[in-house]
Amino acid sequence: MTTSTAPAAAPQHSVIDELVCFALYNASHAITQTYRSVLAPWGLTYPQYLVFVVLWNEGAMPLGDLGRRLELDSGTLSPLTRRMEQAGYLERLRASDDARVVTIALTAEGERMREELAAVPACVAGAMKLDQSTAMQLRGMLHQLADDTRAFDAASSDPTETTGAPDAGR
Amino acid sequence: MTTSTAPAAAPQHSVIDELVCFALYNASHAITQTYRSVLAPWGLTYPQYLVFVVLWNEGAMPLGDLGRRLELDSGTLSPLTRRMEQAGYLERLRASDDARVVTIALTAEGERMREELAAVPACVAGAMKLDQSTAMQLRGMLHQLADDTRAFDAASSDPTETTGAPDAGR
DNA sequence: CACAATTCAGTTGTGCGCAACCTAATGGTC
DNA sequence: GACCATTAGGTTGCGCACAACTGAATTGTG
Repeated sequence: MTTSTAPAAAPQHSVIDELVCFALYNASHAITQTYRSVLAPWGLTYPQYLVFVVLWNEGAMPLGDLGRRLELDSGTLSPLTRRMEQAGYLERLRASDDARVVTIALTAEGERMREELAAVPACVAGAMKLDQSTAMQLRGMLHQLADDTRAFDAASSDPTETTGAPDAGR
Repeated sequence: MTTSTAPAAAPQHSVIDELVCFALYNASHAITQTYRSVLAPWGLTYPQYLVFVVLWNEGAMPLGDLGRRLELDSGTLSPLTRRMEQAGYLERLRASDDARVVTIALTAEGERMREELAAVPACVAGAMKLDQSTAMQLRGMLHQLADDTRAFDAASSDPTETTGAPDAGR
C-alpha cells in the first residue's frame, strides 16, 4: 500500500530450507552473484577470477593443472581461457617438449590485474559478514564435505574400487 | 612457497575469504555431481529434483512462488518446467482469475515420483558423511551467509534502499 | 473510461559445467 | 619401425543461471 513496504513476499519458510544441500546450492549462487556485480566493471566472471588467483599465486601452468586445482575439466577451461586470451589477460602456448600440452601464462596485462583487483576479496568479504573463526570453521567443513563427496562419486562410478562391501539390498 | 606462515602485516581481509568462497563453490559442485549420478536413472537434474521437493510438500503454486523458494527466476524456471512438463511430471496451467499467472501442478506421475525418489536424500547423505549436529551447524551458517550476501547484493543494486547513507561517489 | 505503472511469464543471448566424443601426441612393447 | 594404450586438449550438445528485454494482463489513479 504505502511506500516501499515489503509486499508480503517475505522469505516464507519452506521445506527446502531444511536441506543442507539446498543451503549450499543457494549460498554458492548468492556468492557468485556478489562476484558478478563486483567483477562487472572488468567484464570478468567468478571462474575467470579464480583462474587469475591461481595464476597470480602459482605462475604459468598447463591447462590440465589449472583444471585439477579448480576441479574443472577441459570442456569448461578450454573456452574460458580462450575468452581470457581474447581479452588480453593470458596466452596459451604449446609446450615445445610435449606438443599435447598447452601452457596458460598471464600477459603483462594479466599480471597488472593483480593490483587492479586487489580490493575484490575485501569487497566480497564485506558482503559475507563472516568473522575469521566462523570463516575458517566453515571452510573446514566445506573442504571435508567436498572431499568426502568426490570420493563417493569416484567410487560409485569406478567399479575397480574395493571400498564398500557389496551390500545387496539396502 | 605455499603454506604461508602467519602473514604478519596482512590487512583485514586477505586470501582467507577467497578460500571460503572457493570451498563453497567447489563443495556445491561436488554435491551437484552426486545428485547427477543418483538422479541419472530418471533423467532428472538437481534443480528439477528441487522443484519436485517443493511441489510434493507444498502443492501446486505459481511459477513465481516456486522461483521465490528456489531463488531462481523465470529465465531459468520457464524452460526447466517445460522440460518437466514434456517428461510428464507436471502441468502448466493458466490461472482463470489472473491470466498472467501460470500454475505449476504435479501430474499423477509426478506425485508417484515421491515414492520412486524416496531413497535419494539418504543416498546423498551417505556421500556427505555429515553427522546431524554438524549438518545443522553447517546449514545455519550457509543460511546466514546467503541471507547476508543477498541483502548486500540487493542493497548495492537498488538505490532506493535507505539502509545507511549511500556512499556518493562509489 | 483512459492511461500510466506494475506484475507475471516468456524469450534471447552469454557463460559456465559436464558428459561424451574426437584428434593428435607420447610412451611402451615387440 | 609397427602396434597399442594412455594422455592432453578441443569440440559438441544439453541444461542450468542470469541479464536484459518483450508482451500481455492487471491495478491504481484521475
